[in-house]
Amino acid sequence: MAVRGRPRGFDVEAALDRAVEVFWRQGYDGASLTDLTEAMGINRTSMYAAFGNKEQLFHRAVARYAEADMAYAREALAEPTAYAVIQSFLRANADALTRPDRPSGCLSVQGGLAEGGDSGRIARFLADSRLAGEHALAQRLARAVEEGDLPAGTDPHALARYVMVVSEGNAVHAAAGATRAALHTTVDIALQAVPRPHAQVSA
Amino acid sequence: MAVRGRPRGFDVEAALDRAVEVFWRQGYDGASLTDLTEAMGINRTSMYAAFGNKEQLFHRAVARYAEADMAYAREALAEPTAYAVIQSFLRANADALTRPDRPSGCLSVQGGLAEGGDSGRIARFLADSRLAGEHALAQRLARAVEEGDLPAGTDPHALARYVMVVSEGNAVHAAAGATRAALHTTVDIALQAVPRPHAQVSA
DNA sequence: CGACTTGAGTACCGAGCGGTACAGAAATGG
DNA sequence: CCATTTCTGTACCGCTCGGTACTCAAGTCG
Repeated sequence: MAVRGRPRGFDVEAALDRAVEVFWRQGYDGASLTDLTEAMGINRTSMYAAFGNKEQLFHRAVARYAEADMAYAREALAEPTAYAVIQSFLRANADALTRPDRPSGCLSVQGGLAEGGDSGRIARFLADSRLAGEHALAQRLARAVEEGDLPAGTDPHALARYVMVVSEGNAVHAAAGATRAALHTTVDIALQAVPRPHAQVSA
Repeated sequence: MAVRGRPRGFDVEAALDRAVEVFWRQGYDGASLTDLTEAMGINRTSMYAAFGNKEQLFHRAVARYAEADMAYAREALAEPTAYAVIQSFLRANADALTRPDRPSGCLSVQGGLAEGGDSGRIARFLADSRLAGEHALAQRLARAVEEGDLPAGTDPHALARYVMVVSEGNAVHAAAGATRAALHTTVDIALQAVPRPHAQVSA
């Protein structure tokens, strides 16, 4: 049975982790195959054999990023109250955006915002993956409204979008070199806008 | 006296406006000289004669953008109260990010977030220009604190940063195709976090 | 041991990049 | 008129891009 042919000489997951860092720091367009393969420690051809092409490598890298570097988002959704979910998410996000051992900011934001040479395929892909996170949060908040954990009449989609906006704005700031403390100060203020169950805010 | 030599065959400002759109939509790296000069309706050489090189053209384009497309920001600073300043800024910003006759989003965000082939010079330049706006807002808010227009103890820099974070997050959303209404809904929520003079919020 | 299968390495492809040399065109100054 | 100055247009530069053809190395099968 075993593997036929010459065995692969490198660890795919480890190589992917290196690729994540390069895409994260330099963006999709800014990361050349030479940059990527040098960081991954493998040959150009090996990369094509293992991942297909640059775009597929990027998809794999984003998936890996979502799984490893954004695990905090899934954990936040498990918090008992809507406020705790949002607070946990924004706090962990601020930390993740400023980890000293990782590039500043967020791969799914600085990976590519504008249409590059690919007519926006990369930007659209990243936008969709961010939107998926927003929807997941909105569903969690909708449950909170049902449970009376958020004031009746609260729009869970709007609140989820607001939370993502704060997260993405912080990502832009982090990419520009803002400190972790600065991001948390912003979260302090942003949390003031989150409705609490006992304080009916709407008109 | 008059102009010596052959007169220029195109309007520099008009050409610059076209360049702004291309950079805005495609980002700095994604906008090729061919894309730019075709949109500007001029020859490659004419562009070099008039602007120097691609990077200098970009600087001119950003300056033009700040002057024309971000005029609302300066106008917002003239509002009488801190709350009115912030509200005016965020409302006009949401509109500007979704103008039907212009690219979605904000040039100074999607122009370049990650380091491209230029080791981050473009990203740093844009970050600095965004920071300049943040400082201007912070100064205006500092005045508001002195005037009792914001609660004593309010950190004007932190509040300015929060406002810019919302603005930049909305820019990311707009670039991803969010509607104008969605952006305004986010502003509705974001404004809840802005302290008012009569409502002391801090502990 | 070969026959076969698969990864690794080199060397290269056409295309597009930013930038420029050079010749010609259109104006002013004498 | 011609010399000078400046802009325009073509045609090209060297370089890097993403991607690949081809050869060799390293394994499993029989």
